[in-house]
Amino acid sequence: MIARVIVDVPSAQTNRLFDYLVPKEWDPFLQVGMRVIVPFGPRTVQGFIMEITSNSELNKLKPILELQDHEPVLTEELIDVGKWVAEQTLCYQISAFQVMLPAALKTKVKKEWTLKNQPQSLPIFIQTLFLDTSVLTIDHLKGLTKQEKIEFQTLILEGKIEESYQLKNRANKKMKKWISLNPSSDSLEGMNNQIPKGAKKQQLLLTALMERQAPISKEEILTKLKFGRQTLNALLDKKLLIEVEEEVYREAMKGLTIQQSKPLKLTEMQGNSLLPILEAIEQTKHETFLLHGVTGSGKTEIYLQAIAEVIEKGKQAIMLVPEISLTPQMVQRFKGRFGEWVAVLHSGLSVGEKYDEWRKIERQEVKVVVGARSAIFAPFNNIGVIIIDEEHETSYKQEDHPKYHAREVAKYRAQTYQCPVILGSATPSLESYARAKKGVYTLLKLNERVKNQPLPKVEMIDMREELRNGNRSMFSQVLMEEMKIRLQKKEQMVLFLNRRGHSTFVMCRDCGHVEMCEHCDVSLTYHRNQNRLKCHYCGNEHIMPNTCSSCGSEHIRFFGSGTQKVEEELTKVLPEAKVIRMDVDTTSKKGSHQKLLEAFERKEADILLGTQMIAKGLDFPAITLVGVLSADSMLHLPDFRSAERTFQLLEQVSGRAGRHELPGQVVIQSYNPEHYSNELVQTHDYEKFFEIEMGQRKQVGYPPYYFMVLINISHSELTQVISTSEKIVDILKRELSSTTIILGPVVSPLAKIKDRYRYQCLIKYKNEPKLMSVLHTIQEHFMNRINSGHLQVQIDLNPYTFM
DNA sequence: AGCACGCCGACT
DNA sequence: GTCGGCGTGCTC
Repeated sequence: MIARVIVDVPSAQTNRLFDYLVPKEWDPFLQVGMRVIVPFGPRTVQGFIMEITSNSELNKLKPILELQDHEPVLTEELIDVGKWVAEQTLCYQISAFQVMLPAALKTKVKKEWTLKNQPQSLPIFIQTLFLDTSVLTIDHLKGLTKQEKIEFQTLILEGKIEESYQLKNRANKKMKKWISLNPSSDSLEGMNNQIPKGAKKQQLLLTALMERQAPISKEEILTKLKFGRQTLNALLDKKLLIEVEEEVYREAMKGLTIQQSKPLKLTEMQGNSLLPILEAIEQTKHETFLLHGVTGSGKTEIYLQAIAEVIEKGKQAIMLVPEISLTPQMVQRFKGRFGEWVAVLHSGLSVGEKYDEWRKIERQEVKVVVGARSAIFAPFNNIGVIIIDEEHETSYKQEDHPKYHAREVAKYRAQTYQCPVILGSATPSLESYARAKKGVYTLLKLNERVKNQPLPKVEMIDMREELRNGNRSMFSQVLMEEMKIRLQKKEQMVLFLNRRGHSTFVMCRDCGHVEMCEHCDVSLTYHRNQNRLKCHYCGNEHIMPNTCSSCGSEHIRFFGSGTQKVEEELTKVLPEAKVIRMDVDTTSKKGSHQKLLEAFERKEADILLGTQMIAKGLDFPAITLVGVLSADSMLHLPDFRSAERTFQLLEQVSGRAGRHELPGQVVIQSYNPEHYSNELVQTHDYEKFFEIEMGQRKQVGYPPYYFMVLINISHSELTQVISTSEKIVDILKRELSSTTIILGPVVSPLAKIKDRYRYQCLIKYKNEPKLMSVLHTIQEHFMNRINSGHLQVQIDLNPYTFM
């Protein structure tokens, strides 16, 4: 029997199957999708079995060293998905499989060497190596000369040194030990006879267990019943008791208080939206729905009831939410409704916890998985619905390889299972809304909030006007007034700022010089608590200089303001206000996110100040004011989606206010209040925004009117980058059709990162049957480390970042 | 990716 | 004449 294996070596040349001999004794167990350890050249690596055959074209095959699973970790369906992802995103197959599985399943193989005989007869350098250890690792061999390495290899061949390998897993199953009576022993008297007369403790423990008549955990015996370890071991040694190990799951989201919830009565509008979804579930029909519902319109309840129907039918559901809104609040809603049938997957979990949640899914012990992007690969085998909440979120597209979009994977899997996909958002992406209008997706609308609360009133403040009136602070007069009123009335408010840290960059007021990173073409960011300047791209850092590095002037200043600075400012102007700050810096510790929100919920603070992460999913009744400090920070990025993102973000933030009895108000400060994305937030007019923005996209030929591909070329030498970029553009122009637009090559907006120069070119097309094959050719041709291997060509289909 | 092989410059 | 630089090629 021969297994065809894909090995864990991510490179162009190894992106194919390798044949291995299967040791006879494994023949009955071996299945496609299992993990194996195989010899690969001089190394030992992990791999996945892709095919099982009986013959190979090669005649000298190496055998598989180890079989790692009893059951395949990749189902046939997921293997198919993986191949599709690799094909669509131009990544290596192994990378596609790797992203589908929890990190805990990845094994690194370490070689080890031990002595077979007495060391006396061996060369001195070997004896030195074994002086303070009996096991050598690769680190010990680093210092050897070429000649010594050859000698070392010879000794291995001669059998004087033994070579072995050790498998390093990232995490393992957590086991719990259970103690019970040995069923093969007979009566109590018989057993008591085996215990020495004086051993009172052993007697007691045995009697206790007999009375209990059920297994007890080892932990409980030791801590609760307060028996000593030696008492227990004595009984185990006599085989009167037996020990059984059982896999236990680490408790993800421990300490959550779950409140049971029942399905709510739907409004007429909600009912009308749910109906076609239920029909699709009923008919096992693949259909993509776009659920467009204003903030607070009760989309989640629709998801919950659709999932309930799916579970009723004995099927499973995948629910994706953006990482940022995967809050305890969100998880509670699902656990409250579906209890133990919910698994949660998100980046906050440890490797072990993630593995445990994944195992529950793999064993089909749960019916629902709630998770961020990668949860789309949940190993369910009978999916009944896939839901993507906040569909417009760009975090559904993975930025590094494989550059997949969860929405596309969802549609692909849903096709296989013939089940519906629900995309939900208050501000759908233009792509999705356009498709819904064309009838590719089924559009479902929720125009009203559940309890008929009005959408919050939005006031747009022109900050230029404020400046003219002599207000140089970061709070406009209106916002100050409103904040003071809330403080008096003991209502809560949210202040939103789209930046972290203290300030964005450092500039000299005399010569205008901005402190830049010497490896990357970006300005350095000031971090106040360490008084350092950091590069957010390469991590390089310096101590904050006292004088300008260009002209020596002492007049250097920080520009732009981050959450930290706003907080300082707040304590000055509103000293009585209690503020909770939430940004990357204050929430980096595990669970701190939850703690801060709970504190805010308990009304321990008046103001919640934060970045992106507070824009979504928060639902606190007492919030009546939302302030957006600078609405324009995103508007001027070199990205055709900047208007769309601004509108989406402002609309989401506004949605945090007045979700319950108290009416909500929103104050947005802007230097560009007349821009349509700012203006239309005031009336919450998505339709109008869609129309205007579509007009813009049509005019300049951007998605959804065109599809795009971004090719990024980088190299440490500028001349190489330019010549390669030109070659690539030549190929594209020659091979692709005349209606396709090829822009560039041009310098990337980030011209240099980590000492590598970067160029890019952009393909815009409507219909290009040859696209994938041309891109594959380019990938293969230029990734084969021509030009001394320093060349990198990255291809991004449907890109979301252009830096 | 790694690791070995192999062909050229700078040293004992 | 040897050591080691890294360009090239292979891994079932």
